[in-house]
Amino acid sequence: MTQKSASPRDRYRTHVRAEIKERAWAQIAGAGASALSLNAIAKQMGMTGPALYRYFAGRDELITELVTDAYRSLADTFRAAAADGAGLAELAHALRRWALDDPQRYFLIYGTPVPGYQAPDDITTIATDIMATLLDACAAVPAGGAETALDAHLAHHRGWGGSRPVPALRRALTFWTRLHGVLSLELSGQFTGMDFDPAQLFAAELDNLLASR
Amino acid sequence: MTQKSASPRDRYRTHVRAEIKERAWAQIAGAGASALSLNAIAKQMGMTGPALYRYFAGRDELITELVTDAYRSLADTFRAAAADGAGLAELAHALRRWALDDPQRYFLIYGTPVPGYQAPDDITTIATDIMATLLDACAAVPAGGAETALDAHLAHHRGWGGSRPVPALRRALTFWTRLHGVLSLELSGQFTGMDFDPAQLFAAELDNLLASR
DNA sequence: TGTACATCAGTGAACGCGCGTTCACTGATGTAC
DNA sequence: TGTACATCAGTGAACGCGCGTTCACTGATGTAC
Repeated sequence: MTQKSASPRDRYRTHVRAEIKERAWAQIAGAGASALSLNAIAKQMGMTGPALYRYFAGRDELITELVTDAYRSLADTFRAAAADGAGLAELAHALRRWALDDPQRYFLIYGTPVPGYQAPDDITTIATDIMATLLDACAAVPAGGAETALDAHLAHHRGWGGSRPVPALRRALTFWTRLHGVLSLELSGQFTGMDFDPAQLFAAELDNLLASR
Repeated sequence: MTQKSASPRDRYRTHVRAEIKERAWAQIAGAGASALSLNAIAKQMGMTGPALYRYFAGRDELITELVTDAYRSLADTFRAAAADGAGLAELAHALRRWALDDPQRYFLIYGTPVPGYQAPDDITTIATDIMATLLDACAAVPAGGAETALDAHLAHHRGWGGSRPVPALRRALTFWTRLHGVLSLELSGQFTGMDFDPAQLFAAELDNLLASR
């Protein structure tokens, strides 16, 4: 180790990088990820376009980093919610809060895929982390009820989920798909015009999940 | 009526319009809706860019028409599935087939929204049609079980759904969100790496829906 | 059946735009002696 | 403390690209008499 880092220059660098990302997020929130423009960000910051290449190798690297940050943020949120020894209900509400906090960030992870885009390895790793937190929370609840057809199928296709019991796998999947179903339709405005409260629908789905084994 | 239409020129016109749309769909399937380019389509057809303005007022009109067609296609599919007197199960399978047939078309309707985009009125109308078909199928099944908290909420917020019984509303919503949850995660490749069969998960959710009142 | 005219599909040039990215450079900030 | 040098943030010009869109036009196809 030649240096203890945190020189003034380093701090400045870190700061500018952070500001670039902030503006990038603002742009995404405003017009979606495909509208992200390096030149526009630079202009906002009172710089010229090429200056950003001191901080990111290019547009692709910026986007990849934003996606990674999004995943990491959700993973942290999940871990924090689970760490309190709290259960599935807290996980669900944490997810909802996180999603409503920045819908486009949610869609950056769970939204319409760009055909042909392959996520880098570290993202896959973080995604697995998120799933693991969910799986653990599910495994903490004792299973009950008869074995379902899906259980039988999962028993033979468990390359994921580690050594956790099959009902935990099934419940985690169900948790995920059901909450995503409500959330994504809500965030994309599909309920607009129907005057019920999406939160009530979300709560109903959650209750249903908690009641079933 | 001055004319019986279907002159040779009219037929040619219709044909070219159709080909433009076809190529547009191919482009969307390949790289998402934001990648749609008039010039590229023209080039593929051996024409120059401006020629397309004989057929569409511009890029926006083309996209709007594609979106409208997507909605109409789903509405037709739904209506056809329901017309046979068949129930929710057939509706579900029709939806799944329609979605798998062209994932980007599904996402054009239910995917990540473009912030600030407001759908034209006729689209809203068709969306209501789709919902009506689903609602009718739900209303055809007699309700059972106790009134839920969601029922109570819906009873006070029923600007949509016409005069159908509240449990039908609840079941239609649940049908929609749950199947969308599985479908959208499957289509966006989120299950990749977990080696179970998404069709089994879909079937399990459907069974669950059919079993519950 | 033939001629005069109208319709309209498609061209090619042009406009203006913003994009990502490269490159040689200036000038300020930091480091080493 | 002062001088010589290295680092590196940011500039400005430039490249090449593809985009949507307009406009005046050519030439083929259809219609009317």
